[in-house]
This record gives sequence, structure tokens and C-alpha cells, in this order.
Amino acid sequence: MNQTPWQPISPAKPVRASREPLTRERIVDAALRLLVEQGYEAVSMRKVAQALGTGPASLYAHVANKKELDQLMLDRAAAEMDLPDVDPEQWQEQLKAAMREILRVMRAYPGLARAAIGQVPLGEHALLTTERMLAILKAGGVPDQAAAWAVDLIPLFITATAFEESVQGAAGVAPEDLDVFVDQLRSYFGSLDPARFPLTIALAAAMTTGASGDDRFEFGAQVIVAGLASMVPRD
Amino acid sequence: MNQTPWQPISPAKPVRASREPLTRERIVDAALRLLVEQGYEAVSMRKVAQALGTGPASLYAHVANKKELDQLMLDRAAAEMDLPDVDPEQWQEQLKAAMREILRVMRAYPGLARAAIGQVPLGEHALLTTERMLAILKAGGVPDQAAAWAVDLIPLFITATAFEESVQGAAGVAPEDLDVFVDQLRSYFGSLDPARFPLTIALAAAMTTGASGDDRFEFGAQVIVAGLASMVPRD
DNA sequence: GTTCGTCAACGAACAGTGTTCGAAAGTACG
DNA sequence: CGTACTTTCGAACACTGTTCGTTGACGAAC
Repeated sequence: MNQTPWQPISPAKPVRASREPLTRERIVDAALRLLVEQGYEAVSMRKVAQALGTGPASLYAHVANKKELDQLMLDRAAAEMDLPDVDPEQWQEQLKAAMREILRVMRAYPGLARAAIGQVPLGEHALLTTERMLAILKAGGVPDQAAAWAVDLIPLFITATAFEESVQGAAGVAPEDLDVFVDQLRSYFGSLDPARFPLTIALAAAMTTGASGDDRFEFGAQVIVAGLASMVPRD
Repeated sequence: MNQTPWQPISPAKPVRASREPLTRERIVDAALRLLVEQGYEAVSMRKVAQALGTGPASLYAHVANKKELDQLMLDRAAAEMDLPDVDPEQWQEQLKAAMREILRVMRAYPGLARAAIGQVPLGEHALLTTERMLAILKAGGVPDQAAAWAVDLIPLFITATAFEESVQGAAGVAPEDLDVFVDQLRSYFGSLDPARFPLTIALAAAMTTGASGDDRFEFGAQVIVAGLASMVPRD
């Protein structure tokens, strides 16, 4: 009755939203997938949203900001850490094993270490990791204050190591190019002025050893563990 | 003769360029000034250019990219480091003094540590720093391979420390708020489930001690130095 | 079934980043 | 003066994180 002959032609409305509602968990899943595939720098709100079939603004209903997304990813990573049981006779080796495990997980998420730096690890899983390290240290007789500070120092070392690796990985150094780089570095050291850099020249080979593999990390772990052991009172 | 009555009104041409030609050195100066005043994140090509009275594109005639500018700033910082002379009887204290000096300079340039991570320090000044550390380590009888790797480990620790501090500083934690934060952290630790986090609870006070000042850094330095000392053969 | 309130989803826009490209201006040399 | 080269510059690109206002979906109450 009220129909006019010029009904407006309304454009087809795009279907709204993806079929599955967004959740924080889905967002973290998508972000971690992106991180594993393309590295940390590739994890932008836009890319995460795109992977979920939505727009970046939609994410903000579930995570406060990018920083919070980072922390959620970190806690997810920490959930994968499986630290060794405590054995007082083996505390030093166990501490090293714990360090290796933390590094293993960090390596699985290239660049995520960047998000860990400067943050007090308060996620549930991170706290469980801290608790286990404390247990190992106390089992070894490390004094309270040293143990308390060691659970800062150790993650600092591991995080920095993981972060450094990720920076180098992101710079696109292929494994086969590493030997070339090492050779160039040795040549460079060898070309320095012997009057000013005698030790650098003398130790060039040693300094360029262990560029691949875990030798450097294991060395650092040994230094830290031995340093902590030196703080254990003698009975 | 050829003058028409409708002379175009041409807008006044802006004076071109700053009076003083751009140089790489001026660019690094401006960048470091910005960094000291506003922190590393504030050092954008636009801001640097603006401080020099030009546009960001002009900078690229002198520095390849932002990353190169970062490295130039780093080498400038390294030039300020004044490491102690070598005394074999005091090598451990000297190594710690060297570490303090490196940290001091890093602190003077908040956030610059980020640029150091993952880079092999090949600038002239950085190499002189490495050489001095090697001298200290060798004077102390540290084996070659350990010394060679120590000159990676030590800067890694210091750089990570400086970087962590700068992240916390950039988050805007005022000195007077630090006590509040520490109290909140203790309360948080105290509120954890004692069945799952007995040591975290027991050591909460110790873990939140030393949030300001250098206690944590000094602890880390002592651990590393003691660890290295454990590698010195006994005669 | 209808209405209302709440919340999630969304697009547009903002303010910012590093960088490139082509044009214009400056400088040195023949 | 003309030419070649270099520096400077504006516009634009492709991207970042985030906000704001609107729309749509959903559940509860009537």
C-alpha cells in the first residue's frame, strides 16, 4: 500500500564477522602461528586480524594492546617449559638443564624474547618456572639472596641469548654463509694493527669458534652455574 | 617588452636548506642528543631531520638507513668507555670495574643497548674495549678459549642489563613509584598458593630487594667473574 | 513478538614509522 | 657559461598501533 515504485537498491551487505567468535585464545593462537612462520616482527595487529578474517580494531575487544598480546604469547611459551625435577646431588647439572629447556622454548618462538625483556614474569607458567629454579638453587645450598637474584640473572642471560639469535636469524644469515662470515671475521681480526690489538689477533681463532651450535651458550651457562656454586657455603 | 599585464604571482620560495651542510657527524650528534633527551624510541629519521632543520630524505645521502645510524651512535658511545689498566693481582676487581664502566656508558644512552644486540662490535672503539678485557682476562690466567668467549658473554650481560633498564625507564616508572611497585609485587607473591609456590612466597622479600641501585648488576658481575675464575688452572 | 541495553565487530581515520623516487638546487670543473 | 655530479627536498609509498563512532548480534524483560 505504501510501496513506491522506486524501491532503493541496497547493496548486498557483506556477511559480518567470521563464523566463529573471536576469543583471546584464538588471537594468541593466530599470533603465535605468525610468529613461528614469519618471526616476531611480522606479528602486527593487522596481520593477526587478517589471519582471523577480521580487522585489527576487533582485536581490541579482547586484548588491551599489542603489549598485552606479547605477554600472552610469552605465557603460552612458558607453558611449554618442562623443567627437571630437583635432585640435590645434581643441582648444577639440573640448573643447566633448566637453562637449556628455557632456551629451547625461546628458540621455538623467534624474537619473542624481545617481549620478555624488562618484564617481570608474572604469568602462571612463568612463575612455576621461577619456583622450580628456586627449588634447584635451594637444593644446592645457594643462599637465599643469591637464589632470589639468580632467578633474574638466569632468564636475563637466556633471554638475551635467544634475542641475539633471533636478531641474527632475522638478518638473513643462512647457515651456509656462517662459515664465510667467520672466515671474513678472522681475516678482519688478522688485519688489525698488532701494536694495538695483539690479543685480539692472537685469539682470533678462539673468538670465532663456536659461532654455530651451543658452545657459547653452554660456556655462559657453565660460568653462571660455577659462579653461583662459589656462593654456596662450605660445611 | 614581453611583459604581460597578468604577471603570475609566484609564492615566496622557502629558503633552501639549513645554513650548514649536513654531515654524518652532525646527524649522529643530533640523534644522540635526541636519544639522551627523549630515549631511543624517540630517535626517528623524521625527528633527527627536524632537529637539523631538514627533511628525513636528506639524511639518506649520509647514512644508509636507520640501522647504520644506530651503529654510528653505538660506536660514539663506545668511544667514551675508559677501561682500567691491567693489574694481574686485581684482575677480578678490574674486570668488574670494566663492566661497571661499560654499563655506565650504556646508561648514558638509554635504549641504545637495543642496537647493540646481535651485532658483532667491530667499530674501532668497541674493539679497543674488547682488547682491554682480553688483557685483563689473560692477566688473570683465564684460558684462551674461555677468555675469547668471555668477551661475548660479558657484553651480552651488560647490554641486556642496560636494555632491560631502558625498557623499564621508558615504561615511565618514576623513582618514587618504585617502592609502591615493589610493595605490590611482594603482596602479589604473598597471595600465591603456598602449595604451588612455597619458595616464591618464602623468598618474596629477597626477590624484591635491590630493585633500585646496582645490587642486582653487581651480583651478576660477581657471578660471572667467579665463574670465570673457576676456570683458571691452579698452579 | 518487540523493545532495550550491552557488547563485540568493524571501517575509517588518526598519528606515526622508514624509505624511495623524481625534481630542484647547489657546487665544482672544463 | 654549460655540464655533470651531489645534495637536498617534497610527495608518496607501505606499513605500524590505536581510537572513535557506527552497526550488528544477542540476551533479557515485557
